[in-house]
Amino acid sequence: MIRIAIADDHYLLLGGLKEALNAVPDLEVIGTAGDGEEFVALVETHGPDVLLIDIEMPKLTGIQALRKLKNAPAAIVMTMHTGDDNLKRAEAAGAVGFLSKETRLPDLAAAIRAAAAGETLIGAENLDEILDRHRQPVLDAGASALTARERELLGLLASGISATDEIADAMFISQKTVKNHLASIYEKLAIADRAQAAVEAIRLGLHRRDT
Amino acid sequence: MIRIAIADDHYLLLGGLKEALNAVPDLEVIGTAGDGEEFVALVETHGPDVLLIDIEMPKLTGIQALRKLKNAPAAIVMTMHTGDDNLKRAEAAGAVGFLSKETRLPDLAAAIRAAAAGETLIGAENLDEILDRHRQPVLDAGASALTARERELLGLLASGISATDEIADAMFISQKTVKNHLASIYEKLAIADRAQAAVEAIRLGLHRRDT
DNA sequence: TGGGCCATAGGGCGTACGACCTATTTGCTA
DNA sequence: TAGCAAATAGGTCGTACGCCCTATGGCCCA
Repeated sequence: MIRIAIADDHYLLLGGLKEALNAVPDLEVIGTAGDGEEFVALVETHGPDVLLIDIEMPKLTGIQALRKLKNAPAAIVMTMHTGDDNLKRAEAAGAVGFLSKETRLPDLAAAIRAAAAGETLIGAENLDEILDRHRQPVLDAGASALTARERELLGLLASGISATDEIADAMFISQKTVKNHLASIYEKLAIADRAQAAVEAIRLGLHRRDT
Repeated sequence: MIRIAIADDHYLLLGGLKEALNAVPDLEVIGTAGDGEEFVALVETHGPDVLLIDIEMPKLTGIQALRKLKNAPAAIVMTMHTGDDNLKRAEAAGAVGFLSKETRLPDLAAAIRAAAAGETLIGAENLDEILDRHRQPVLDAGASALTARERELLGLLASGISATDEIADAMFISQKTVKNHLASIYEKLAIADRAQAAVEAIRLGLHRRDT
């Protein structure tokens, strides 16, 4: 589990980003801050693995906050305006990554994993290769062991299809096979019943929230 | 359920905002767009109830996109830079709300509800009063009818405590009372078993994801 | 060609689950 | 003060659920 701290004075982005990153199985947002001073305190208190920092912030800019942190963990600087001077200043302050806020979530997640693994993204000419390498390398411990059919069944559970006969109809298999798949899921995820399976399914992002 | 369309070229905000708003029980993001043209098509196809529009966008700015829409639903304009001329242009284009991206999620949700209810936020001198009036006025149909103890039980379910005896121990009540509460929950939420209850509990935000 | 994994399916068994009904105590409020 | 809702608890009943075991056909790969 990679522990992340976010600094941004745009609360919509802050709250949303937190939700989105927490929905990624191996990422966890341990705290957020709306200005530089708050952020420095947050990082020193909780010791996250990776920092996500917006440049434009009140009190202390992201760059200043980063400079202020001794032994700072890997930091990724985000900005609205990807000017060249911003990049250079971020690099000088010790950032290992520099992203536009137009970046998409999977790329951000990959960048965070890369940063947590100690890789430097700024100035890397093989950036795509690095990101690809960190693109969901592992899901959860047991989740990666799930077969396609098992994931499909979990998807149904997460969308509220819980009765054996309904699942069987939806998957065009017998009720017996549904139970077999469930038993296999229980073992792999170390859980005991459908309710827990539903919780796990949602946590693993196996639900389709858009139809 | 208020159906929302979002336009923003910053994908981090777009994805995050979508996650955050979908987590609000009475709100549903039915589509997102990264530029003005895409957005116009999205709105005309899906007919959302409320529009969330960023001003700064490629191809068509938010203002231009809004002008282009005939019979546009209630529109809230968001921006990074709350300049006075931006506000006036948004108003002229037919927006009913104008928010900085520093707005916090509960305020945004209230503004969306107000807009969906046909209220105009721009230029309203009693803005706070309007927002307060729409601050979670209703949860879900049945969800607001849930009692404190029922919510507590759902919280346990959402965190993976699903067996009757475990719930009973955690809540310091008999197994019988657990079943009574569950039966009451099933009726109020129109569901049938613990697995569906777990799904609903998570959707209603009754789980504590930060310990 | 054999072994392994997956998807499919069936049977039997014990029990936890959900449905329906009743009942007591507490606390608010009309 | 009477009434009502919430929280607590008990009983019965039928069945869906989870567990264990066996089995077959398809596929891949060593």
